[in-house]
Amino acid sequence: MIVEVDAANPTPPYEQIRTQIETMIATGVLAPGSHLPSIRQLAGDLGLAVNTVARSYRELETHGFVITRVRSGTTVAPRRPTMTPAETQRRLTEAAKTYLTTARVLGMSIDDAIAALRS
Amino acid sequence: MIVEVDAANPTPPYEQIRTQIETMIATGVLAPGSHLPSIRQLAGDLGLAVNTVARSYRELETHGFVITRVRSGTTVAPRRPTMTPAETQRRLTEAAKTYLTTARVLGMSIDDAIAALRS
Amino acid sequence: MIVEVDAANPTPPYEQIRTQIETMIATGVLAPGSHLPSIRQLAGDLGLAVNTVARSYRELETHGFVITRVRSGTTVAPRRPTMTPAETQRRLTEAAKTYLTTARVLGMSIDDAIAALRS
Amino acid sequence: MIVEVDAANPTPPYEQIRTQIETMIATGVLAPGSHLPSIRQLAGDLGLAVNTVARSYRELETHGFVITRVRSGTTVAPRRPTMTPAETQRRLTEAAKTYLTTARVLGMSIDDAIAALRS
DNA sequence: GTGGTCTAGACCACG
DNA sequence: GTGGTCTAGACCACA
Repeated sequence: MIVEVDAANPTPPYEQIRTQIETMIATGVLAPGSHLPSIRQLAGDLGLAVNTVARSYRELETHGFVITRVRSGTTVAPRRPTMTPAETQRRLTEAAKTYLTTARVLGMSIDDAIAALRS
Repeated sequence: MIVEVDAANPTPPYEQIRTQIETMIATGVLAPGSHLPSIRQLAGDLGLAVNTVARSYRELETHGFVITRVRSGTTVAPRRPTMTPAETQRRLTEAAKTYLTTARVLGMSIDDAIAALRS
Repeated sequence: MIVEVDAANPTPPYEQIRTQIETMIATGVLAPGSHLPSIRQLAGDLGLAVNTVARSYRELETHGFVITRVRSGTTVAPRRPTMTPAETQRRLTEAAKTYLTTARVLGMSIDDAIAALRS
Repeated sequence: MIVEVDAANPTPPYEQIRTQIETMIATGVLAPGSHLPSIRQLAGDLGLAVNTVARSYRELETHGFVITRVRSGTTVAPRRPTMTPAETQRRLTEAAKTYLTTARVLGMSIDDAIAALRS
């Protein structure tokens, strides 16, 4: 499993890790039941404090992406937790808004933005 | 001039402002010589402290994007190199990729993602 | 606001704090909108590390009990978040099971357990 | 003999076991001289490591609740002082209070709490 | 060796 | 002064 943390990125490391693993799970790169590296292993690889990685894993667990069993490690949850349709829609709308803002700042129209999505 | 600050975004407000204004200048949306809103005006609009916006403007000046003259306000510096169309496209593509990843994590199709943009 | 942490209790301090504050909010002892002591203040009073209290507050926020605004402190959320009826029921059942186990270990019947509730 | 271990409980398993057995002895549910299940038996039933249960038994012996003799197993020690009815009642009341608080946090009435007990 | 927790102290962004 | 984050290192419970 490949995770990369960019110290120059203003997003805190624990969020970079969380986001990357969430994406790998959502896209199927990490299959349900598969093992994540141990907290200490990943912390060592990335040159981060153990607590930092632990926080990422803890949040992944509270969001239902993984299951942590003390002393047996962390595995990908069998199936994605259900989110209410309203919440899903709210998040999608928020992401769409962020994307549109970027596009507008770049001087692009909404159609340019959509075209970029298709490619 | 439209600037938006997302408090939930881990990027600090002063950087969000700086980045957006830099981009508008680089893409030509803000022409050389045109006036930026006053620090107090923008701070009021965004619900931020004056200091926060002042920091954005100070950094914009340090980087040569704007010129601040006491009593005459802040204007866009003359002849900043414009961003190449290729660079603009690259940034749009990157933003589109980020958006699509989020949509996929939410279990949405590309068509859902496009529909969300239109609303 | 009075919070007490018992170091001899196997429940970790951050959970003791969280539970006590949740209860004060649920019972109305802490009114919506009222301020909680700052993280540093409470940590000092209890003789705990700042991070420990911060974790309690962070969990209170993710559970919807309080609202934290950076640089303006932590306040009690205006209204308790809605929990799905199924989840509420699940938690009640779990607590009932724990209670019944204790009663049984003490050699009491279910009727004794119910009688104790009424007093 | 019924022992239950809740993995979600922050109290470590070996303490949950010890406490439950101590209470059963103190309340007379387990009579002096009666046999406790073997360490391996109980560990198997609870899905725990043998070491975990062994630690509970070791502490029970240190505290004088049981006597362990090689090849004859573990038996309840003779003439442990029984818990007074007042103490038993006090513990039940305490557990009832804890349960009621949880129910109240969930927004349930005392009648809901009692109904949950019956199911 | 695994995750859980705590401490003590530091720097950052911001009002 | 407020919360957010990170580090470095420690001890615990357990398989």
